[in-house]
Amino acid sequence: MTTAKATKPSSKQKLFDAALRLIGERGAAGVTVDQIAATAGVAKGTVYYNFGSKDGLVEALLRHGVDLLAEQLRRAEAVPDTESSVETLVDGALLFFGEYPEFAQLLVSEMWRTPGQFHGTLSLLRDDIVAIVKRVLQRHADAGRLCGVEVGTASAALFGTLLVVALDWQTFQRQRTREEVRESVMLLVRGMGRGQGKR
Amino acid sequence: MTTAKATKPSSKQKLFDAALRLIGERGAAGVTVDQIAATAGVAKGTVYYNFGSKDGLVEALLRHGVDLLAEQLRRAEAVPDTESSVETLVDGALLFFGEYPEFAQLLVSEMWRTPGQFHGTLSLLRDDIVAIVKRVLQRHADAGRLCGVEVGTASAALFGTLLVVALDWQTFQRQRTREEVRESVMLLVRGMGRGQGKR
Amino acid sequence: MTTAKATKPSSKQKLFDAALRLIGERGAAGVTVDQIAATAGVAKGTVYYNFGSKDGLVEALLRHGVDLLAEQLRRAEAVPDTESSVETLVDGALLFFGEYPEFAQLLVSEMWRTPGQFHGTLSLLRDDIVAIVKRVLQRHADAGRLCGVEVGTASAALFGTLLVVALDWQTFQRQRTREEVRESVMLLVRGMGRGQGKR
Amino acid sequence: MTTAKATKPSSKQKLFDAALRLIGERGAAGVTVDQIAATAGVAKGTVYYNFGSKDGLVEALLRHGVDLLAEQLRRAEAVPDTESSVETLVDGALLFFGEYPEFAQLLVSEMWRTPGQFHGTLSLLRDDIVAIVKRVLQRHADAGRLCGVEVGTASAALFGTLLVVALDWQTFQRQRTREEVRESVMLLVRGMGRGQGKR
DNA sequence: GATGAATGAGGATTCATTCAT
DNA sequence: AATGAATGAATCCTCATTCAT
Repeated sequence: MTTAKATKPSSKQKLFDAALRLIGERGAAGVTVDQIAATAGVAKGTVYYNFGSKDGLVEALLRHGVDLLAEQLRRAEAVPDTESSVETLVDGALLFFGEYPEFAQLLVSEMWRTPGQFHGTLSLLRDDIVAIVKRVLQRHADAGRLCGVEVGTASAALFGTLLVVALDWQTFQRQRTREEVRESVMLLVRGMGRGQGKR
Repeated sequence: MTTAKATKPSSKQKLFDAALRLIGERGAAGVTVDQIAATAGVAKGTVYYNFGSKDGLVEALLRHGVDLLAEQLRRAEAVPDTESSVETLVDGALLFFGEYPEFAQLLVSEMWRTPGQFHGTLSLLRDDIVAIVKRVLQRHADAGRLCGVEVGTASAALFGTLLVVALDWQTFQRQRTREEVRESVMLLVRGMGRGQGKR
Repeated sequence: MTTAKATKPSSKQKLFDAALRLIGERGAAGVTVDQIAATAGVAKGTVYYNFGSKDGLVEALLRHGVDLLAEQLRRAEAVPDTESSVETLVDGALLFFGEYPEFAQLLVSEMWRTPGQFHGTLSLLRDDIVAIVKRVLQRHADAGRLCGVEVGTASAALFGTLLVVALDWQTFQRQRTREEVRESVMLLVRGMGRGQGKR
Repeated sequence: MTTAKATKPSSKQKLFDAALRLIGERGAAGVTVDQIAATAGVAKGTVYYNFGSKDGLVEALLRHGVDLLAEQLRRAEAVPDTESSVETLVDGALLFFGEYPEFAQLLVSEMWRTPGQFHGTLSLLRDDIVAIVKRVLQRHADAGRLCGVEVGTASAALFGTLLVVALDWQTFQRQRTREEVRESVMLLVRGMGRGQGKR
């Protein structure tokens, strides 16, 4: 979401930054192209020159953001120890959402909108992410640590929970450290692994 | 969200029902007042006569929905057994979100919008809900069942997770029964109560 | 414009008072029937019950106001002395506009609107007033005091000038007394009577 | 109010011309933005692009018109002979109002609306105009030609009278020449200068 | 590669009027 | 004689998009 180097940011990059902030705050439908262009410091026409349309910008933004998130999460797959790998996954997600809270806002407000205009794009992207989570949790399951819950279900739930926990952290409880938040989530994950006695 | 009796529903009630459905599906910004009025079977002016503005309608809707949810959740407070009371709480939330999935969508897409137009209203409403959850979980904590997590934090996390789980249930896994979903969540709750050291 | 006695004012009267104030301040088009009814302390339907329409109310108001003004001005006709009669006329107009400045505002903003909705009514009413002025000025002219100006022209000009002078008095220079203002106008009137040498 | 050269008039200019005509005829509240845009031959959005709102257009129009009027009146200040300078002032006002009778209608219907939306703007503009009139009349007063009237009062009255006389001329007596009308007004001005005792 | 004036379909809002009570 | 909930045509305003420069 930011340029890697200190080179003068391109129009595309400036628009990404501006759009991410504004759309995260007010929702895709609540932001005008004028506002995005003004915040980015470019002319309105530049949006159309670079992205073709407002929706084009939003979709590019979603794709770009999910790419970054996936990249971050994939690091967990490389961790050999099963428990540590889940922890790395959780930590990576929190790291990403902590750096780009607007992206979490964008995701959460579009993710469950049944016929939303970005639903198609989002479904694919969500599947990418959940697949990564699933691969990590599968090892957890193979180690017998996921009794009674189907891996796919658990992965989807974990991703959703990560999203809202990160948002709550950024919105209502900024004073907490990432380590604390990560431990809360791990508590839940470990709960899923407990032998489930009735009551 | 529906009239209690079989009396002819008032304009306000008809508008609530219509707005809840449409706004839940497409988001507040994605629905026009014309559409809401048409769906409710009243004239557009009636929206303004009764709610003053589109935003007024949305705010009234949020308040009304949260009232219903709170009413549902408060029943858990009356349950004497601690474990059962949490179960009643979880079940009540799922019952409510299962009946009004559109409301869950509305909540999730507006709840974490930092300077959003409904953020003020929603913050208050969220506090109401979290307070109820907190009172129930407090008893859990008093019983020594909530080791290592602060009650407020746990309550917020539980509410967020309930929201997301309910949405995932309604959006991607409708075939599951409420009992199954409730058990998954209880697994997490029990996990929070598992005694365990650092890491 | 007010009830003669201390009896409880009728709905009609309350509506007259409210309408006069609001329309004088904001213009006929700038005031809603709701506002008039609310200010009058009656229900909106009462306007339609009593006057048939908003325009009906405005026209009734114009007619009523002009009647009062005409009544006031006609007193000047009864004054025997020519000079005094003009003075009485001027004083009467200022007295009336001083008491009902809103009516002056209403008149001035509708009087010269070529195809205005009240232009028909206003033309007739204006003719009534100008006719009275004319009868008074005619005596002035007969006495040789109006050299070089046609009586009709002078009457129209005098009425218009009275209107704007009264408005300026009420709007920008309330500290002046009616006597002062009257004297300024009389100065002009006497000017019209001066033998007109070139330069 | 019209372009100085034969260059293609800008959107702003076309809107000024159209708005002046329509608003003068029917009042600011009686004209729709659609009508103004259609008359100007531009799209409705162009009004909002250039003036922000309907009120913005009206205010710009008032300012622009008053500028033109002030420019016209200031020429009288340059005339050395006192009597001639007043005559030039009167003639300039009549020339302007004769060319833009709609502007006179706009002024007269908004000028004395106490809390009107344009009252702030108009007060300032009125002061500009009256100040010019005052400077011209001051010389008249210095020459002992303004006995018994305060210059400020006389200036305000003269401006108001000019307005009304011009409107009456344009509305009810178009056959009269500007010279005739100017002479009638000068008669009044000379009247103000006539030495005379009380009553 | 970028601009920004202009557009016009679409959406929020107002308000005079109606009518059942 | 009076009311006020409901209406919908009319209006103001927004904003994604286009295009000439």
